[in-house]
Amino acid sequence: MNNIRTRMAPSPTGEMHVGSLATLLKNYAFAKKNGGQFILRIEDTDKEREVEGGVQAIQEIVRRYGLDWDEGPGKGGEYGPYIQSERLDIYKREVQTLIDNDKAYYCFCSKERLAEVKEQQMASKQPPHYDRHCRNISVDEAKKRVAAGEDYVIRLKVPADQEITFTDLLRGEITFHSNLIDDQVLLKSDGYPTYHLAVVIDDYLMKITHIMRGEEWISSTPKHVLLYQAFGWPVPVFAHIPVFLNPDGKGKMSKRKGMVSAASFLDRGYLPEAMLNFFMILGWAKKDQEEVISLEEYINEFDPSDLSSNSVAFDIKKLDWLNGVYIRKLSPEQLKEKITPFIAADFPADKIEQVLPLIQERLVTLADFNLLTKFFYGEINYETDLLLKKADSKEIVIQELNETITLLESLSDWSLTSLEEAIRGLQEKKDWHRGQFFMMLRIAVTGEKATPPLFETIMVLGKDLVLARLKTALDKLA
RNA sequence: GGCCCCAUCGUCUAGUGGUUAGGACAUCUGGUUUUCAUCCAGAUAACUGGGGUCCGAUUCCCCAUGGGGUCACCA
Repeated sequence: MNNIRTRMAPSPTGEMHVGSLATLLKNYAFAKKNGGQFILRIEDTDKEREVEGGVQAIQEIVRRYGLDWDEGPGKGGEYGPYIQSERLDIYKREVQTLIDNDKAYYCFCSKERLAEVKEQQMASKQPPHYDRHCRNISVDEAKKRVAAGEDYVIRLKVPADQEITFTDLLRGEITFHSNLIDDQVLLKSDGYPTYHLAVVIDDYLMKITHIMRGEEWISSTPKHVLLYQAFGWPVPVFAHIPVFLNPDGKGKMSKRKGMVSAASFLDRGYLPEAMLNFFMILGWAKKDQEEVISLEEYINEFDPSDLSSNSVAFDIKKLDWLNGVYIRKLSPEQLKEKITPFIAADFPADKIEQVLPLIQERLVTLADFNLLTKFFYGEINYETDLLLKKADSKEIVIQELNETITLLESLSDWSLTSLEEAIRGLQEKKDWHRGQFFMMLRIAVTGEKATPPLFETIMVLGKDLVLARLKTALDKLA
């Protein structure tokens, strides 16, 4: 097999969508599996929608997810430049050969006229279509008008009455009819290429062998095939990857229904490893059905033709589960490093290392840290009634609190074993109801019904804070 | 609406011309546990419908239905 080359070609028009990153992962894995190259190319041909810092942001997010590219911005490579706005002369040169070969033509229609034509077509219930008004203007005349300073675009001369068929790795042959395809604009009036022109030229010149992109590109593919044919270039292999649906399975995953940028998931405390793993198992299954998969295993086994051709719901619950799996796998050092950016600024630094093991298996995302640990410092608040839960009388609770305070005040060794021995001993000696007593203590000490193990928690809180809170509980009952 | 794509538990999937249709997440129930979480055990739950082909279709074909995508001088 010849050298496999894949690419991802995002536009710097905003934050990268999780779907784009999932597609990027597949391109990356397929290239790596075959010892080929994964290329990152920036498609910045829409200068109106481009956002500042966009090119940089793309590179940054790919790296934050732990991935990398072999050729592209910042890396160079044999087939550069890899930023389309730096390749304008290439597109002009190539489009000229199209004009010379009667595959493309100058069009002088104004946007106003185009809008009018469309409006009329809509009114008469015709499908909107460019009416090919300029298709038969001779090249000589066109050149005169260009020289006279008229605005123009270059359009593809789509042949009539042709079946256009291409092969999709997931779906097999797909056929479109050329009569349904517009004479696509190839070169815009500002001199920039459209996506359709640039993508074909670049994929050819960069020797891309496999085009894996979102399913939303299927209906554009016949235009690209036409272009390859017009240039006389071989058509690469296509694999159109199903889009992500909203978690409820309805509609393409969109900003309206939540955060969809690849960065936002990391910012909300999902681990890159968990995200990548999640992308792997959406629409694909490992041969042995295992769902916790390392990048290395994925690269070994992934093949685009095994991809499901269904659109898939972005199941946050499953992502949450995977994230928990990856968090639990972390060593204490790794956890501390990864969670530090999420820890509230006023959290007592000296307690972090003691607290982490208490909450590690309780974290769904790294950002849960503050919610799970807020009672380790600062004020706690709870309903007094909670102290009386399951208790026979208020007096018993008061007695329990008093005796616990006395016990802890005299406790010289504030270690886990000492605390457990003492408190458990007291409960057994007095024959207090276990569940009631420990829950009451938990509420008094943390203000929460669900916490890490009680003795560990008491130990980490420290003697002063624990005694103060027990006394506060007593006051609340008085 | 035109064109294109898709169709197995709620979700993501495995799978076969004859299977008790398997797994994971979610849900529910038990067990462990002073709570929660983890962990362990178990349960509920699917081949969209109708026609064919065939001795036999979830599997192959057609149609319907449903879902999705796309119809720019945006990518």
